[in-house]
Amino acid sequence: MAKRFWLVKSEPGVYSIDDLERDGVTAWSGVRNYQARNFMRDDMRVGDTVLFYASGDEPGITGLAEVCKTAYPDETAFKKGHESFDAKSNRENPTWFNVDIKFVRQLAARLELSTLKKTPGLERMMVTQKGSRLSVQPVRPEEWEIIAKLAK
DNA sequence: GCCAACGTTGGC
DNA sequence: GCCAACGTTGGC
Repeated sequence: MAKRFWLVKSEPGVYSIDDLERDGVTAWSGVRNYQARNFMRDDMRVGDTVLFYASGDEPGITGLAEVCKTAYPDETAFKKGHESFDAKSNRENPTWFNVDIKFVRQLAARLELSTLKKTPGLERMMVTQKGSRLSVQPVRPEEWEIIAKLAK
């Protein structure tokens, strides 16, 4: 399988690229959307590149990460009282999965959503579509090529 | 603060 | 199985 490219969203107040740099590796847990789960569980492989996207007041790509562990059951779903707890998931037949990602680098400057929207070739990116809420998204290789140039 | 988009829930 | 109501996301 050829290397793939992904985009994951996070609100900086919840988990930022600074947090990822500090942690080095983090479990991308707490995703409670089936489509996003399926991408993590079925398609993300070790070594895939991850664009780290910040939603909120200043939306844009803030850094790069890499998948460093393929999907395994999301522990936060089993923790009563945890905000991501899901009574419907259990260890025998888990509903939710997450991968681990590791910090690669921050971008020198945040690659703003407004820039992405204006850049030829990125019109089809999910993140540039109005109303796109998916928190784990595939990125096409040709889109990655464009973004890699912008992210120098 | 507003609102469009979208996913989920629940009544039928 | 349908679909209206509701809650959440997230850009503006």
